[in-house]
Amino acid sequence: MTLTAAVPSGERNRVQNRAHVPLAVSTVIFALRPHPETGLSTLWLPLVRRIRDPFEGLWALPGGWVRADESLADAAARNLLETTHVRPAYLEQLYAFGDVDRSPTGRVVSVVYWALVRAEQIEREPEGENVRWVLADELPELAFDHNLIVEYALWRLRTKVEYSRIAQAFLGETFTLSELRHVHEAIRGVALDPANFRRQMLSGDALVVTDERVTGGRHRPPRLYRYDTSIELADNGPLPPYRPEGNRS
Amino acid sequence: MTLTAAVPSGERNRVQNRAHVPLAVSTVIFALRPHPETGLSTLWLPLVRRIRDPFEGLWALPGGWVRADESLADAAARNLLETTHVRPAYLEQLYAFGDVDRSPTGRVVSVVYWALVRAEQIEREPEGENVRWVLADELPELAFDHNLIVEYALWRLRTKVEYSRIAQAFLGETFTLSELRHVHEAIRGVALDPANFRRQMLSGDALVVTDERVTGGRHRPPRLYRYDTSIELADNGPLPPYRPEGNRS
DNA sequence: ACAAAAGTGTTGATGATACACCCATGA
DNA sequence: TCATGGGTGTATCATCAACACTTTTGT
Repeated sequence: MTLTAAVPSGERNRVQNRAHVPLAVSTVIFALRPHPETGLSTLWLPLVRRIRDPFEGLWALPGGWVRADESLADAAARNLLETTHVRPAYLEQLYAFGDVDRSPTGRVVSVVYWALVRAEQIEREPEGENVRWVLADELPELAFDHNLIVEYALWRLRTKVEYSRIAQAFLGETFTLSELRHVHEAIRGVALDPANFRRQMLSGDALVVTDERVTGGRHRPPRLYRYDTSIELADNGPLPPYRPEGNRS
Repeated sequence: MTLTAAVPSGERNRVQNRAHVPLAVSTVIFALRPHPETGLSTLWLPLVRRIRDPFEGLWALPGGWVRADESLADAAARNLLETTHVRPAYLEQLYAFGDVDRSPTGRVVSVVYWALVRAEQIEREPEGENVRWVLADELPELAFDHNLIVEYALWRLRTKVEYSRIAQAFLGETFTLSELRHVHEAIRGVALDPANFRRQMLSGDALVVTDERVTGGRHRPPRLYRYDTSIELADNGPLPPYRPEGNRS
């Protein structure tokens, strides 16, 4: 019996001239925008039209091949930038999809990332012909196994928003507790008690009160809060968090 | 600007003759065995000695290249079988490690799985010269980034044992609540109150009481329990669970 | 004054923890 | 009868959901 250790040497591979499984990266990109009917903040994501077989004409997740000189996360950030022209406020690996028959034209393994971006940063950019933003809960039929992938990404987002601080990624530098609550409500799809939500957020140490208030509403002016940037948005255990272009010591 | 949809066609790839990043699978395999000093149940994992560069002579996680005709999970289960001669009681994807410089001899992306196996099934097999079981918390220096990978796997295991039923994977068909508690204690490294542990387990609907009891101990004979097999060990959201050789709808 | 949202206080349900105590067996 | 773990009962405490109520603004 032969045992091969985890990362076999490049030499051996070349000697055996073994063909490798093609490796792609795709990204599920979430943003909050008003629902076309209700006007309420809702989850949207960008799709890309396929311009060749398989699934020509169908919509699919943005993605592409992994280049030899970029990490997986960098590849995801790159095709996110190419699709939306913004950098992600949050980026996390979702899953590696590797079933043999997930593409009809030959084996492909896709490492999928999911990202949160701020809507204001993209709203001004006109959508290209081949990019379309759609409601995350009302997807058309997508190419490959991308419907399942989006479902899983949505599940992770909704699960994770309850025990991490990723909701921050949808907001700017400072924000009111109402704005933060609306983000949670949009993602989870339920109304939350303002009083209890306030206490939950303030009981942790992630929020920092500022002196500023927002005036102009016809009601008591709310305080502005800021996130403690020394605390990560999510706990990845021993894995270093993704930093757009910094070092990850 | 060019946009490429998530899984590019095989055709295009062949036309451009683009070299793909080598793709490997590694597996962190956990089993419970007595600690050599204290005798208490402890986490162990098997390592494989590297027999060629890079890192020749160092220990590493079991792994190998992904074959064209097997899914990622099947590849993990295969090299797990080759290393330990058993099938996993639990198998889950951990993470895809894809930093450019993680191997000194050329780019390799590793999709890593983690698995739980039952110690009784392997104890009789003699260890090969190139396989060695070590305490999960006292690892030697490993090849590549494998120390980080094991740390992350341990973190996931310890986090997940608290909100899922994966502890079952270490036990047989039936078991006493003591045995189940000892599994939790071994993984989490803390003593648990037997009375409260009992209630926690029985409050869910995952445990099924049997009529049988275990006699022979010099104390009141404990009841045997069984897991409700219609409930998955862990909630993967919309993703289908891994089944050793069954179909996943 | 009134509407609307900000913000505070209070109560009751629920769940976890600590620990006292009884039970059933082997030696 | 004693030691050992199995198993039950219960008081205490922290957490959370529900909701009444006060505060501060714009109109």
